[in-house]
Parts: sequence; structure tokens; C-alpha cells
Amino acid sequence: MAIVSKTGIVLPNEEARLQEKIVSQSTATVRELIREHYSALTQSERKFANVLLENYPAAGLASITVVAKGAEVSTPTIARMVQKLGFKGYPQFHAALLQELQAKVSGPTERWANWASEAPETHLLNRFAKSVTGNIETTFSNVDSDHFDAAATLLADNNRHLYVVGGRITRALADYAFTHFQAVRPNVTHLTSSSATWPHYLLDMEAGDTLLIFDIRRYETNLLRLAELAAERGINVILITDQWKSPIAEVAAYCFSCWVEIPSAWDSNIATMMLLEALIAAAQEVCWADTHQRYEKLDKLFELSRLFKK
Amino acid sequence: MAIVSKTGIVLPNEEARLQEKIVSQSTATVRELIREHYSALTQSERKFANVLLENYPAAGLASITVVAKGAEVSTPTIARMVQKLGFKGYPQFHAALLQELQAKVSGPTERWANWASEAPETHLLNRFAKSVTGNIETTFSNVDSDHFDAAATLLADNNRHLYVVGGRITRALADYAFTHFQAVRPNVTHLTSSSATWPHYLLDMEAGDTLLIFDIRRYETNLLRLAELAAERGINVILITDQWKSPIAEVAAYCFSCWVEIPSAWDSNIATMMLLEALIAAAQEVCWADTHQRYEKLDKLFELSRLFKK
DNA sequence: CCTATTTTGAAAAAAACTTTCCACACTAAT
DNA sequence: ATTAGTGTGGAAAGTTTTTTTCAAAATAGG
Repeated sequence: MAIVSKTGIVLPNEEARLQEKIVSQSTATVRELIREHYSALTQSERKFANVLLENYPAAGLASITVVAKGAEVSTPTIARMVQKLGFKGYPQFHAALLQELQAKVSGPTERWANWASEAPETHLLNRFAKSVTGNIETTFSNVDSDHFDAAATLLADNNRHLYVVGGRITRALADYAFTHFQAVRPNVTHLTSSSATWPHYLLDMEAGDTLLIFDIRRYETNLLRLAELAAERGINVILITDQWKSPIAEVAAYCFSCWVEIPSAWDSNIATMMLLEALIAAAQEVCWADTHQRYEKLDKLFELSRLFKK
Repeated sequence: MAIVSKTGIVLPNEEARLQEKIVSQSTATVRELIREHYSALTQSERKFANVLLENYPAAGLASITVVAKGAEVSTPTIARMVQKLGFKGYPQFHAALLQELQAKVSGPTERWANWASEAPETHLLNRFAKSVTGNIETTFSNVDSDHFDAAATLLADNNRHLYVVGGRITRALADYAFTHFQAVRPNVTHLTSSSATWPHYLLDMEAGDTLLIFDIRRYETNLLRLAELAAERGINVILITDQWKSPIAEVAAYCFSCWVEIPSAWDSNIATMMLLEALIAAAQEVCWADTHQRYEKLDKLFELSRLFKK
């Protein structure tokens, strides 16, 4: 179902094929092509070439009409020139420029492309790593830092009771969140996985309290009900969900999407966990003064309990 | 994303968001616009929104026709959506994306990996991301792929009972491992966190069985005892630990070190979790034939249990 | 100075792209 | 079940962009 656009712009599911094309179609940049063919260009063609090189690649990104006006030459001149450079038409030339631009801003994970161990590229370790790092990158690029800060502030606020709950799979994440938030601040409760007990918790929640919910597909009706009831009562719902967004997003004060898809029958929660840890780190930073002492006390207590067991 | 305003509760950030909106007309990136309007988007509009966010801005740079095909929606859907975002038409939307791309290249941070969201490089999100990706990289480059494959084979072997156990913090990881391995294969047991019950489990373990242990600092004496006793009885111990290695490594058949240090008072378990997921993925691949059917059955069962609740 | 050749851009034709309209499908509520 | 309302995509209509055509202008060589 690969879609080949005539303009040569690459669609998501076509990345692999594109890679091939770039390689096979010689790696020359438009800039290099111009230099190469410069002697074969006519006067007004050079006029445009100069404008483009001077303001590269911006001067070539608009439509042929606009570009022609910018260089004070006619449209046919541009059209003839890009053909001289070896492009089939203006759209192809345009796409080439665009691609160069994109390559320039492509993410840092490209660099680690194949770092995982000494294993060959096709080894599961590498395939897995590649796919997960992609998820992490996308997830973090899509976090709104203001929302993040606001959520962290809520989570760090000792005066608001913090409730944590997860679904079938995300229960483990909720548990992890609980353990860590407990170290950061008082008044944290982990809602048990049995939804039968949730009404009891709801009873105790007060307006202004915070409810941290994990809900990734398949979304669970129980969680939605819980979130709705909580939101109605003025509780701030912070939702951590997947890229398709749980319906809870509708009632959530803050919602964070984590990319979870890997080539597998199940979903990866690395990005989810990473966002969670980032939130914990942020919350901890907000109330470091208190946290500091809590950590020390906690350490001592664990030390004691260890002695008991000896 | 609805702020709970019906209840009259003012969220700390609401003022800031309003401020933002006023400015947003001219400044907001397309990404931000999408987030802002996400709740107002219809299903297929979201489909495109997700495709775009996932492959940003590439997925929006082609013509409306091509872009629509790429997201598997119709052209009118895209046209309607960009209008919802506040653009006069698709061309304007297209130009906005292009401008962002250009700005990114000409900007001062052109090179540096400031991929995490739009936040400044010093924002916690970026510092955290940088530190964690470093951990992941180190962890995976230090995995011995032969050990990895061998461990995966053990974990996938239905004939050996699989026991999973974790410490205070890593309990959540053990739980996560348990939930997933349970989906992959039968005969999986999660040793409860209360070490008092462990002798019972030990009693049932047979030579050749597998024990997956998580132990990161501070290493727990209980876990060490358990591992020693198990190893004596011919149980294969697979250890997932931190970069300093738990003493359990001495008796473990396979040991994987995960880098956990972040600039914080606590340790990050992203790399740990990622290694765990990689192991799950590998185990799943080893016994895909069986797993396949298990997944389907599991799905149906969950479907049924959902119906019960209605 | 004149002719042959090349270069150039206005304008028309062709192609591609965008928008609008409308009917059908789907959902939710009566 | 029926109806109102919303969401969706096919296809036509409208718009822009690209290409082609062609004649005028410029250049070069006799």
C-alpha cells in the first residue's frame, strides 16, 4: 500500500524505499548540481542560480511562479533550468530541496542508529532498540512543557492528596509511580486493581486533589467511569495514555500521550515509563527541600528494618 | 483537553494558557495548534493529526491529496481540519509547516539535540532525556547478544517453570514482567514481595526451572539468599541488575547490567525496563507459534470478562 | 548590415491541486 | 424501529501551478 506521490514527497510508510532512492539517485545536493552544470546555464538561468545559492534553500521552496518573480526571470526559464540539472520537472526539484532540509533537522537518534551491542543490525536487540528510541523521541517531542510543568507542580503539592491508578498492564507503572511519589511526598494512595473498591476511595477524595491515571489501549471502562466521577467532583485528573488517546482525555486536566507501538503483538511502555520518571524527577525538583529530608529518613528506616531481619 | 472549570477550580496554569492563546495566533507552531484543538477534532481528523505528529513535519509537506492518502482519510477531511486549526486553507497550513522547518534550520540550536519538545535545552525534560538516552545506549552496547539469546530461550521454554521476583523498587518491574510472560507462556509465577512466603515457592522449584530476579542497589539480602538457595538446587538464575552488579551475579547463570544513574536522588529504571521488554520480545519470538494462539485466546477472555461487567 | 541561432517571456494549454457540494453511513437519542 | 444529527468521502467545480508553444528580442557569425 505504498503511496508514491508524484511530487516525490515521502510518506511515513515509505521511508525505507526513500532511503534506497536517495542512494541510487546519487547523493548530490541541489547546490552541487548547480555548480556542476553552471557552465551550461544561460544568463537568466544563472540569475536564478545565484539567487538560490545566496539564500539556500529558502529561495527555492515556493511555487515556480513565486520563485521566478523572486529571481526576476520568467517561469519557463526556471522550468528549463531544473531540467538541465537533471530533474524531470519543477515539483521534483522542489521535493529534492525539501528533502535536504528535512535531513538537516532529523533527530539525534539517527546517530545511534545501530549502536546496540556487537550484534548484526537485524538482531532483535537492534530492531527493538531502533523502534523504541523512535517512540521515545516522538513522545518527548510532543510533550507540552507548560502542561508538563503544571502537572509536576500538581503532583508535588503536599496539600492535595495524590491518588494513583492503572489498568491491567499499566498497573505495574502505577505501582512504580506510587513507590516513588511516596518517597517524594506524603498523602499518596495507590488504588488497588480491583475496581470494586474504588467507590470507597472516591468517597474520600476532595476537590483539588489529584488523580494520576494510566490508561493505554485497550482502554478500560472502569477507569473511564472513575475519571468521570472524579472530574465531576473537582479532582484534577492527570492522564498518561498512548498515542491514540484514551477517552479519559476528555475529562482530564492534563493529558500526556506516549508512543507505544513496536513491531510486536503487544505495546511497549518504555516511553510511558520514561515520561513517568520525568514527572517524578520534576515533582521531586519542585519540592526538593522537603524531599531531601524525607529521603534521608526513609533511608534510615530501611536500614533499621534490615537490621531487624538479621 | 478539558480543564475542570465547571467546578470552579482554577488550575495553576489556566492564566498562562489564556495568555498563550492570545499570542498563539501568530507564534504557535502547527504542533501546538493541533494539541490545542485536539479535543475538537473528529476521528479521522485525529487520524491525520497522529500521522503528522508522528512524522513531523514531513507528513504534512506534500500536497493535500498525497497527505490525505498517507493518513488514509479523504481530502475534504484534511481541508476541514486545517481550517479548524485556524488556517484559511491548505496552502496556508502548508506554508506554515515549511516556515517552521526553515526556522529550525536557521535557528541557533541548529545542531544540538534539543529534540525534547519545544522547551529550552536546560528544561528538566531535556536534561532528563539526555541522561536517560545515554543510559540506554550504554546498557545496550554492553549486552552480550549470545547471553541475551540464551536467556530468551530459557525464558521461552514452556517446560521450565518460570519464577519472577523483584526488590522494593523493582517489584513493579517484576510485576510487569509477570504480566507479559504470562501472556507469552504458561507456568509463570510471581513471587510476592513478602519474603516470608518464598520458602514455599522454593519447595516447588525443580532443577532446570528458571528464576528471573531484579536486583538494583541497594541490594537486598533476602534476594541474595533466595538466589543462592535456588542456584544450589539447579535452578537457572537470570539476573537483571544495575551497572555495579548485585552480588547475586556470582550465582546467576546470566546477568545483565543496566545503567541507572541520573542526576537525581534516585535511580532511573528506563534502561532496565527496556532490557526487560527486549527479553519479552525475544521470548515471544522464540515461541511465536504458541504465543500467537495464546494471545488470541487471552483477547477473547478479556472480551468476555468485559461483557460480564456490563 | 544581414541572416542563423539562441535565448527569453507572454500567453495558452495542460496538469495538478484545493475547495465545495452532496449523498451516504454511522451514531445517539427518542 | 425511527429520526435527527454528525461525520465522511466521492465527485464536480474552481483555483492555482506547471508546462508547452510561439513569436519577439538578443546575440553571434558571416
